[in-house]
Amino acid sequence: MVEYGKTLRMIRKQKGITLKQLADGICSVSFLSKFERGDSDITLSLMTRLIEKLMMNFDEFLYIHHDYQPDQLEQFFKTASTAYLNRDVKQLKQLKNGQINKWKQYGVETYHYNALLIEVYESIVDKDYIDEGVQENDIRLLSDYLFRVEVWGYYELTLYNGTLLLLKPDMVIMLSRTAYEKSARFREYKKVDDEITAVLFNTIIFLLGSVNRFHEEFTYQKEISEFISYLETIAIPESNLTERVYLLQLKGSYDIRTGNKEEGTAKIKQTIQLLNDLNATKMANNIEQYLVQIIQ
Amino acid sequence: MVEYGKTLRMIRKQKGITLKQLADGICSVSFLSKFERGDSDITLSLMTRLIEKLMMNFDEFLYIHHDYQPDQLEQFFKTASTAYLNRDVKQLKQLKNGQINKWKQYGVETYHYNALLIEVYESIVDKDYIDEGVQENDIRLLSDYLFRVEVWGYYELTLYNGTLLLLKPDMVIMLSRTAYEKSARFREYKKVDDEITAVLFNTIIFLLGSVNRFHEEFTYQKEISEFISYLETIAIPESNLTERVYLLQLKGSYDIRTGNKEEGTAKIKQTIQLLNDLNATKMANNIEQYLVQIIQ
DNA sequence: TTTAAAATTATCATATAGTGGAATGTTTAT
DNA sequence: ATAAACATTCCACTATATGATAATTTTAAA
Repeated sequence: MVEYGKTLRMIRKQKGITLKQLADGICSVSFLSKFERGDSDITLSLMTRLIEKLMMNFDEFLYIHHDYQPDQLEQFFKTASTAYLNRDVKQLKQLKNGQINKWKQYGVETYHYNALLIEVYESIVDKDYIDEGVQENDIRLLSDYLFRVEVWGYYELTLYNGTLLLLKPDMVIMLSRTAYEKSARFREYKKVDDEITAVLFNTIIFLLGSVNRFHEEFTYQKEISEFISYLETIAIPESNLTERVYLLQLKGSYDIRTGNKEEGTAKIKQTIQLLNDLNATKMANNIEQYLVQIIQ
Repeated sequence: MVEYGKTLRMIRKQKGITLKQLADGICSVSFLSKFERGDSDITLSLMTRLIEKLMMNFDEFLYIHHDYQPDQLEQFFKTASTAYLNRDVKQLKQLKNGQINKWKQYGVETYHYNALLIEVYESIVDKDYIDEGVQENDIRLLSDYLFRVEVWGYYELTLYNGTLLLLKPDMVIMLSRTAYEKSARFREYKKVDDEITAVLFNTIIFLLGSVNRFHEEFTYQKEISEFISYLETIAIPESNLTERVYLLQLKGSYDIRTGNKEEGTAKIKQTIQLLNDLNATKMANNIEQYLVQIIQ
């Protein structure tokens, strides 16, 4: 049993509410007291109503309870991507083993997918990584799962964002479309919506760098326009300028990629100008380097 | 009892996990089945672990459970501010009465504060509003509460953002400082951090429009710089361009307000240019109108 | 300090959350 | 079509969440 009651008591006291006032209409005073002291667990239904009456929500409550740390899932993705960015191979291996152990213990496949995500990171970062191709088989398992799920939530989107790099372009096109469609109901939920946007951006960037196997030349124009149109029409409200700046940059890259070098360069230079105007110098420099690279 | 179990079952099935796999290490299979069918409530501790194993968090789970609607608190603030923006006096009155009834029923003061928030909206929107000054007394109650609370969370910040307009400038300065300091631990929590940023912006805008009672002239330069510095140094990472654009605009207004008309106008014009470059025409137009107004 | 009122805790009774295992239903393979 | 393997439900039982009431502690006023 976890002693959530103590956190509840702290919050209640802060707001100057008595046991009686809080319990009224929800549960008995004596029980609330017992729960707050850590002498009893509590039913989900009761807890929901108590939290509502305290003008809170579960997320914030648990965030405080865990000493101002995000929930476990978010922390997992965060730790993994931090280790990746720091090229911390040891940490990555450790994380992976943790997930694999859980997978073996419970047989729950999602732990397997998590391990796979980390393996992708590993294969990029680790020089000594023995390239068994990040198991074709595993990748099929993962994409099968993503195709099967009917609603994509935070987990699926974030997982996909992390593993997309390892897939074949045609697979990415299909999956990203699926992701976009099957996460529609979350469009009002900021945390998930941000992941949807990220999927679209990652897809476009990935396709810009891909070459069609059969034609040996750049032929994803149609698809890239498709995903750009998703971004333009739905995912980016006027108030989300950061995404709009990125989009401008991507459009520029697209122009260059499709032979329209002049116009593309102009767009990217405009992006850099915008960022410098807002003192976002790091971002501006990154894009400048990118421009030099892509022009060759 | 609320039948959360049915939602859980749906999610579990989606992920292709069996009762046994999910229950393993957490609770018995038979109980999980019972819970999922809606035949039993569940303990908070168990539910937490089940949700974690499903790679979810409470917020997202409840969002789905409530048919893809946000939690009650968020919905309250949203409904209120929508009614305000639509100048829907009837809706506002209705909302207010709901909160007042709860206040009377339980004696919990937070309901009272909520009612007060709506009254502020009402007093602005409603032509027939009888100005009893939105009770001095009530306002004191509210600010007393805000001073008293040791940690400002989503509720306090959002409440303050809505009522700030009715306070005296000196009060706003003190409270905004308090808000900034006492919400420090939430800086990594996006939803709350967004509210912190909003408080700082609202404070600056409010002070730009205020005149010191004693000097009968504009004398909040020092304070405005203080809040701008909060925004610059901590609250706005490079990637948050929208806030940076707003900030540029505010700095322009500040320049104009302090007599530096030329430089200020230049900054605001730059803001408008940036927004137009990104096709954010509505925002650009709004600021243009604002510029015309302020220059007089 | 004294005292009354309010807020919290302790005690015990009972409703219900949660377990183990047998029975039933469902899928898969031969 | 049938058995075998697996997933879920049913039932009897135990542990514990929750309520009613009394006892204690805290707060506030005189």
